[in-house]
Amino acid sequence: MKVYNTLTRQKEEFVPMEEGKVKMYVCGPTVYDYIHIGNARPYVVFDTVRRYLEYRGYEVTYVQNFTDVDDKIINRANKENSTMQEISNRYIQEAFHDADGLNVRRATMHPRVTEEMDLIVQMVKELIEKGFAYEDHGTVYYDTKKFPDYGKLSRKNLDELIAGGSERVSVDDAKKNPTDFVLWKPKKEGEPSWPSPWGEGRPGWHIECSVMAKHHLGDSIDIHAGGEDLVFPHHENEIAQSEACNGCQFAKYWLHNGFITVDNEKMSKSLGNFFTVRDIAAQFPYEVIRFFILNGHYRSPINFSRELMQACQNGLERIKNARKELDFFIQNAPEGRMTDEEKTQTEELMKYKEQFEAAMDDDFNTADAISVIYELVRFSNIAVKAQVSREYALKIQDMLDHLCGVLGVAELTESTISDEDTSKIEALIEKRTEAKKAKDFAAADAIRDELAAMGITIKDTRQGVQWFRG
RNA sequence: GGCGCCAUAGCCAAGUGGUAAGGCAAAGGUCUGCAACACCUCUACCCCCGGUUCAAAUCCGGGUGGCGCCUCCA
Repeated sequence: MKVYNTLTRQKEEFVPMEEGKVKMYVCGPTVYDYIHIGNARPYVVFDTVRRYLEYRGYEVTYVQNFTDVDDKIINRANKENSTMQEISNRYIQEAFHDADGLNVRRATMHPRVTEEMDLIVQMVKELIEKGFAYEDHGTVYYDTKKFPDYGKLSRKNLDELIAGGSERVSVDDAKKNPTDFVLWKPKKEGEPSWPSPWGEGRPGWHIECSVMAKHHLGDSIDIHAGGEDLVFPHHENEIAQSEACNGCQFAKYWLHNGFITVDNEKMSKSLGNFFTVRDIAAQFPYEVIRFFILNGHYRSPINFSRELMQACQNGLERIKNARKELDFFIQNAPEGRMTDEEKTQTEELMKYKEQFEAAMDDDFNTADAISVIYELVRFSNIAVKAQVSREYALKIQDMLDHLCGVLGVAELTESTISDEDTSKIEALIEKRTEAKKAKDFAAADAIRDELAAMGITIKDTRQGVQWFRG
């Protein structure tokens, strides 16, 4: 299994530190608003990475944080005459709502910054003691000159950063070097704060992740992931903090997802061209959003558009139709063993599994993996049409189940239709069948329309009339 | 200015040396009472120019176009 490691800029064979176990940390959102589609990408992508690792037999400990201390949250709270805690609690709940909709499984742990304050203070203290940080009037800075490897992830060096004429590099006279960054900042009037040896204050952004990763996963982790815009400075700074403090490699593999763009421009809060997941979910089912995200390779940019979403919805529908049809076929098929011919064809079925795994083994190539599912879908449709044996159909169903399950797409939901409605629907279908027999097509079509109005789709098959919601 | 990524059909998208997967859309056909679903058929001088090679979408050089990071961001 190969993964692309940003640290080495190469695909590498994946070998976890401890056999059979994977420790994984994914940077989570700052919770001051609904998550947008750009936030949804790492959610879905790394959830899929996790699912595949588990499919491959690894025991995965997956940590994704919530940043619940931040200027943006404070601003929002002030604007709404609320508190930081109230705002972050609200949007954490909303983020879970969206994540659930996107079929993103809960992480093993979802730590919050506010719950880690003691450990944050502790790590800052340690960095000062070890000579990697210094304090000035209640602000603690990380001394980037003290960490020789600074820039190894983003392939930047300090001189270039300084000479590059970046507007923000030198703002603060108290910094020893323009590239130094804040670990702890003093309290401002009216803002939440926590006690520390340097006075009341709150942590800088980067230190949080170093602390939460260490607390929940240990000094060294296998995979650290996030959006590619986090490579610099966030992840670079995390490495500087963690490796200086812990004295060992922080993360073995660094995975970064590409952006979602709109009109070929990065979608971002500052550009104001972003869509929240909630907005999109009002027009397309959540599962289409997930499918859309997995339709390309996770490192490539995806240009978001309504047309593309529609195309994805149609494609997903194709897969789901095949699954429904196969299920219906199996439910109504007589007991039957595989024929000899089918037994030889089982090998062909295994080929899909192998192709799927080869695609996913190659740096989680979900686009390729989905194309294998489409091929399996055609295989299944043909099998149903050919009225294969039940035993054989079950084998196809099992395969489809597994492959779709790894990606978390095209999963069939349990019918929520009551028994009362079910008998009503079946009565109508019976009436329609009678009408068709009597060649009263007008009546038959009227019943079909009536069912459609109830949200029921019907399909005429050789085994009778199949119906389902949606 | 520094660093980096990308360019494959109307659209999306795999493919990193052996002669272009898959999906959406469009078109024709089969099935159907008509539909829907499904199945079959059909759609590519791989951005341009050079080079290496028996062989290049793929490797090298040079263009052109687009994007990202360097500043809060997924």
